[in-house]
Amino acid sequence: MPVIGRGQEPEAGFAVAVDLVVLTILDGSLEAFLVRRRRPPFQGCQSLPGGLVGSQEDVDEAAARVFGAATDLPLPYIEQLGTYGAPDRDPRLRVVSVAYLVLLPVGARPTAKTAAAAGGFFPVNPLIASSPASPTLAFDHRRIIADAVDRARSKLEYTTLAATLLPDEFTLGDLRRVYESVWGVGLHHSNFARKVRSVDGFVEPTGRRAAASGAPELFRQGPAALMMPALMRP
Amino acid sequence: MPVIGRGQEPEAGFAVAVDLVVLTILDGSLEAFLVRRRRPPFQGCQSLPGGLVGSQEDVDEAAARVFGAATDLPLPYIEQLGTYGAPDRDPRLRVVSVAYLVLLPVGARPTAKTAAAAGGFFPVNPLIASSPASPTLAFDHRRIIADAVDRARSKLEYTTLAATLLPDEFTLGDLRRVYESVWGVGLHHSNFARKVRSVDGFVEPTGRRAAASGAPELFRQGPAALMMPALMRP
DNA sequence: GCAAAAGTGTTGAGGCTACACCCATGG
DNA sequence: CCATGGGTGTAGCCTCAACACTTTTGC
Repeated sequence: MPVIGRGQEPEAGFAVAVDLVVLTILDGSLEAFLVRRRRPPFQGCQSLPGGLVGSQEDVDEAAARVFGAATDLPLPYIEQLGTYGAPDRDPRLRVVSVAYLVLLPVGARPTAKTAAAAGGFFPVNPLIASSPASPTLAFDHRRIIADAVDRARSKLEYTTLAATLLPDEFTLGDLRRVYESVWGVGLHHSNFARKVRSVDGFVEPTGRRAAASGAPELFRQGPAALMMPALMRP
Repeated sequence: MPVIGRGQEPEAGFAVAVDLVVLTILDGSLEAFLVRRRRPPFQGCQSLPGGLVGSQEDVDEAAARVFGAATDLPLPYIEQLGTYGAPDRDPRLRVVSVAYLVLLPVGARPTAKTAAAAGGFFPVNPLIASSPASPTLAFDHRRIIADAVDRARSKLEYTTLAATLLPDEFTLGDLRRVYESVWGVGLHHSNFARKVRSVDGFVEPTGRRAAASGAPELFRQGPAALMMPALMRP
């Protein structure tokens, strides 16, 4: 906390913003929600949805508010990712931005509302590819997205977070495809299902099946948050 | 990033601070470095060393600067922990604080310098104990310390960070005592040494020994940063 | 001589990989 | 009928936990 020197009053010259990395899975590809900037700086570039924190607003609550304003969806999962505070990251004024990772269930597309209409989902791999001139992202948002994807990839290993990327009911094949999409690898269907079933509280059976008698079983998310031991990434 | 409305200029009414959770091991106990506040608010309370971010200063660099000012030691390891932004966490003005986790090698005590003289190391367990009126910590620093200890405990599982809590040369017994101190458990000496030796690049032998011919072998930190598979916490 | 700590060996349990195989569905 | 995807069985490998045992240091 501020160690304020003798007689010195703290200066309050910063703006604080939140930026959301909203990830979901579309057709087997991990995608991020981006909006297009309508004014300088970086006019016309894509950027993360974000907004300034109100002067009497909690930073975490500001993130939830921005999500609601941008997507008109219920907030399924959010966690703080990190804070980006290079002095020149916004050419206008000093902005310190707190980034958040949001995971959206598949199929939960934002309907037409204010900011949602101006945005869309884009595959993350071209966005975070280092070399080519991929669609230019505003500010330091390429690094923020890369950090978010790293976080999501490793969190799938030791948490049950993959289920939050699915609707309420899903098959073990759906869950496996989430892992395959996020990690970009193929997994053995049988060993994967065995592992998931063996983790206490990861998924619980609904008793119903996807189609008829012999069709894949439907599960819902269980109460467990952590997997111990973790799922191994190939 | 700031989605600035029509004609609306962003307001810059925040102060941004950095707070450091400096952890080290003293006599087998995990301890945090605290200073005593000399002025209100929370006058006389203990608090994390911290300071305000300069108007042209990178936030991460501010953390390094504050560490140097508080302890006159080289900075061995630092990582961002999280950002704490409740609107009323500082009664004077709106301060958003970015917390950092710093790990200090054992024996690296700050010598007499400015802020170091006003501070000292305190065992973390009483500090983060929920119930009793432990030495009152300023602001939300008890939660920050608890988050830092959680982070340190889990990072020891899958990284080679424990070695940064030791001097340049150490025995596998020293390393095991680091784990035992941070985790608060006992570990099998033989199985632990086997595991550590088997992780490629965790430690590398110096060729020397602690005392004479049959004494414990001395190691230094290796190049690996991650352990895969992880060390299991009992 | 004795306690403490480091190193070595071994055994059994459990998890994971990689298969092969069966079953049901849906074209 | 066959292709697809879900579910089961099993053999081999690796890791870890829990021992016992030896050696050396330092008192």
